[in-house]
Amino acid sequence: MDKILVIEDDRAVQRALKRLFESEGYSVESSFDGPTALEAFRTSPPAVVVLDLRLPGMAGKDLCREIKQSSPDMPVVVLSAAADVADKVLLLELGADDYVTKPFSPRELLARVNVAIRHNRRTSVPEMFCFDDVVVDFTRMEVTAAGRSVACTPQEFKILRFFAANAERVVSREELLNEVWGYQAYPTTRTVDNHIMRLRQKVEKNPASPVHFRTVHGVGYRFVK
Amino acid sequence: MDKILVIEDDRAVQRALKRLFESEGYSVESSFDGPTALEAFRTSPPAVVVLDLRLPGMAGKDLCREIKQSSPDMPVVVLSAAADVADKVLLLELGADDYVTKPFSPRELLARVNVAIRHNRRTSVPEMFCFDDVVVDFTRMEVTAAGRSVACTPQEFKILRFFAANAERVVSREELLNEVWGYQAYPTTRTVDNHIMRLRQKVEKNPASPVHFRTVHGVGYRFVK
DNA sequence: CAGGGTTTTTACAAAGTCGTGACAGGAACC
DNA sequence: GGTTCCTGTCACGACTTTGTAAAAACCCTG
Repeated sequence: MDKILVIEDDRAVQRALKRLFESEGYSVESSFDGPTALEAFRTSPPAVVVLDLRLPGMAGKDLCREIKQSSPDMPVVVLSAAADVADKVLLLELGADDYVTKPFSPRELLARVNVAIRHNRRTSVPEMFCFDDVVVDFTRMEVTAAGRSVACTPQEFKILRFFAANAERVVSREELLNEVWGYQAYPTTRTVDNHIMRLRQKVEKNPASPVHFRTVHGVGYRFVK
Repeated sequence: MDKILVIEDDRAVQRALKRLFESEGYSVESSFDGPTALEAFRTSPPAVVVLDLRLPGMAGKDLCREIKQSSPDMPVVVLSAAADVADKVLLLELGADDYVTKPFSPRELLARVNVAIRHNRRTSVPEMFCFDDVVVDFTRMEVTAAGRSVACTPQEFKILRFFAANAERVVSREELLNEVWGYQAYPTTRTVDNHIMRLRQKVEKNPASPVHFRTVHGVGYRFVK
């Protein structure tokens, strides 16, 4: 899943944050000072940065500015003592997206990080997708085939969404695993087959000889409208 | 896209706000004092006004009143120091729609501006909401199901209002927490389930197999009329 | 500061979803 | 035609998510 870059000099807090985020399925990269953080930031950009403003030498603020300057779309959530953000100008000027004052509740921090990540991800995805006599409504999470409603699981919706964006093209099982399941989880390729099978049985007129979810022997699958 | 009129005398804050809003796709018009603001406001009305109450010469409050008097439907979001809004009566008097106090998170300001715009766009915020044999009256805070009156709590009304505005769409528990519970409080997702359950028992004909408050396994809930 | 109502937390059972291995049937290749 | 690899399918167990009830915390109001 997504990676969080945590920049925090206090080892105890660092550990606690790592545990917190990992328990939610994020991967965590930790930095204890500015230079290391920038290095880590550049070599493998995270989905979000969690930054303690009180790094030694007042580096926190500069770091935030620097990050925001080099990649303005990177969401930054700031940890700070109440006194540090007394001035409303500060956070705005730093370009931080959100902040949590210490002492903070783990759940609140999590919620804000989640919001920051999801917000950034808003891409223009069409909410409707049709082929043959099948209608997929992503906002309602509803699928109808030949007029009849078909129950689909979240995973199946992800697959449908992926194929909607990659119709006609041949995609390998590995690519599907990467894009639909994510880089973190690596189930076997058999898993992919199973899900394809279920989709076929749900939306193909004749699941035995599929028209839309075609199999490309030795390579993967190809979705055609 | 929508235009935001920012009225703020501090140049640094002004710049930061401009960057913030423009990064979200809004266009920004800046004013540094009352007269200029009114001029700009009249020649090309924005979708929302963001107003710093602490303009020089106590002009902020007058400005707010003036704007609200000439166009009552124009949403106004006020920036202020905590001390200025010690009594919320003042804000009501001014007619401001929402306010953000001093050390505010950029994202929170954004969220409130978004809400202000969206809220205004639903021209007739329906004071009545009906589905099936259920009638929800938001002004009188009364709910009747199948003719019989049903007692609902404030929280339940908030949830009903949210679903009224977001019918048919699948919403995650997290979205519900953000929109209904607000930006600050972060209860667990189990809390959401409990409230949904109570609503089901109050208005669903058969709470065991709900028709209106449907659960979307692995995602959240979906309200359908 | 006591009481009642509301909201949140906790705990556990129930339901749904997903991943996996086994195996059979095909496809490709020689 | 035979061998080998690849794919479709099934059933099962592990795991996650949800429904529900009960208790605890909270918050007004008087």
